[in-house]
Amino acid sequence: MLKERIAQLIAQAIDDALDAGALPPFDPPDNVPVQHAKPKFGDFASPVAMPLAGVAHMPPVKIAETIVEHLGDADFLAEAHVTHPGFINIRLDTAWLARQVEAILEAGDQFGNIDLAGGKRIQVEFVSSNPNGPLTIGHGRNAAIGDTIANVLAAAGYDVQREYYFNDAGRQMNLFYASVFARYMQELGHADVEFPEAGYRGAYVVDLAQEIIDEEGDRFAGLDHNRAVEEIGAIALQKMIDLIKEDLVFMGVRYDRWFTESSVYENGLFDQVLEMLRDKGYVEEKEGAVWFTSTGLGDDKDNVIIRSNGPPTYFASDIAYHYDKFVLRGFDEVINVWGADHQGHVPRMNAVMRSFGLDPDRLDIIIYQLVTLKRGDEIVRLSTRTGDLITLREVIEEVGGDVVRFLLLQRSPTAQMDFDLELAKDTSEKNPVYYVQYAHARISSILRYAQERGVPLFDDPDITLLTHPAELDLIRGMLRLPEIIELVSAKREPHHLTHYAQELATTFHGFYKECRVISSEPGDEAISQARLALVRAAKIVLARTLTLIGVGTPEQM
RNA sequence: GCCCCCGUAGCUCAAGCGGAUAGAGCAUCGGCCUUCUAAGCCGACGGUUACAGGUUCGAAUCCUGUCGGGGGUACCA
Repeated sequence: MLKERIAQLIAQAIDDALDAGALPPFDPPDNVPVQHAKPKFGDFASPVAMPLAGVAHMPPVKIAETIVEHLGDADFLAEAHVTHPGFINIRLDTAWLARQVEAILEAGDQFGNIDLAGGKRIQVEFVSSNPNGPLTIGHGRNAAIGDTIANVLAAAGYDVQREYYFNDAGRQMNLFYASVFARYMQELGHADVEFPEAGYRGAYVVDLAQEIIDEEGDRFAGLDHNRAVEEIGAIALQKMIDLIKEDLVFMGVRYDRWFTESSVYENGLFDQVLEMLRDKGYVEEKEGAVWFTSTGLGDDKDNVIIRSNGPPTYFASDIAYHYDKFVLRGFDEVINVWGADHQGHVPRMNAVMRSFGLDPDRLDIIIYQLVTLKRGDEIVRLSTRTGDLITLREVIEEVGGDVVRFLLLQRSPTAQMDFDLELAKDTSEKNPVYYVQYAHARISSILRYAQERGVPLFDDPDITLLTHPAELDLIRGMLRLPEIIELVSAKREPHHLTHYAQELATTFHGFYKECRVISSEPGDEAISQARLALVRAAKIVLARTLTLIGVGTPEQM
């Protein structure tokens, strides 16, 4: 990557200057900071000299100048100069820049790939909502973050697996089943059937009950209550799983594996892991319950694994599940994408990792802040358990899948965000996602136009004709994609990608305004050919970016 | 009470390891279509980075405190 090459060049210059005695002896910095510079300063800048002023007992400008004097040659380097208070500014060689178009065309849809991980196996587990209701906008944010991170990690050289964990066991599910059964009976006219306290009151439960009546009739009404709840529950569960899988298709998300919580109880894994923890001394019985003694493992409290009245907690299966991920399946690293309402769960998962004798850093839990769905000033409540909710699918149908996905990815995971339906629909016309897609469509249009006009495509256009500032800016922009992929991979913050997409689109629109590609002027054939190559490269980079974000790459709008 | 995230332009939000004059979009106002898509381009307006201290050559960024918003703190998930 370009930035790294510049950092290396400067690091080498510091070493050489030290060897030559041009700088007083000091330990060279471990890594040389290099940043993009404002255009008036050049392409890149490094403030490396400034913190050295103290150790070298020299003014930073003087240090920077000495470093520049010892800077070696590089094909990309045109000029390096020092500005106050001690920045080293680097300007790229424009002919080198122009030649990068060929490199992009050659890489094709692989452009942007980097090798950050050398094929390390990583799992991204995301959404994993309980199968007791449709997905909401909050799950949408989870899906967008998880899927895009998975896309980017794959581009960064990880072997990525996407997984969904269905919490199909436990108390909440039983409550859900009982709620469906109650609605089922009520819909059949048994008004006297009691609805569970704190049951699932959403209208979709009534629809679900009605659907079961349509398909199965009233045959559960005569059964023993527990058996009826169990049988209806099984049907309801399957329907909810199917519903969620469909919702995810609407979001454009694809999974490699669906994992069920119930499986760790059925195949004995839970018992096995519990036994192992008992042997290691991390399990204790007190107050009639079975506890995980995480206090000794960095957590500030112990946690119940098996309740005093018998059933295991959600945490119990999570222990077994993570054992499965790390020990049985051997992932090098696992990412869990969780809403802020699960943040309290993080310390105990770290304790679980330690209890397995594993480095907690191998488990990266991304906590994203909650989404408030709004319609204008009105807040739309999203509780699955109590009342009305607007589903993710309804939001997608209302404002469009690409819009939902892009908007959800525009904010950093740490930012609380409002999703205003009115605004999302209102601004649909000039939505940022359309702005970016429009750039892609414009390129497609140029290429179509060239074809219709019978413009031949040269195999070997003279790419060095690309010297216009707008042309070079476009190339500079395209070369940033690998950096963005590195940034998103390292920080697990996908919003950098949507911001980059907008910037690249802006740069393209600027180029489009400034530079005519298919020229009818005689003598313009050569520049037209060079620009056609540039435009084809831009299409590759825009398409790659949009695909990583998970939105469409339209040929026309 | 304690723990986590956040507070930046009228609104929604950016700002890679602490770096140069804090940036976009929307909104408002003013320009630009005889040629590849005007869903576009150019310009203007807009800031005590919640507040008060501190560390540093340098702070939106790090530390302490105050205020405000969200989340957690269950034998819920």
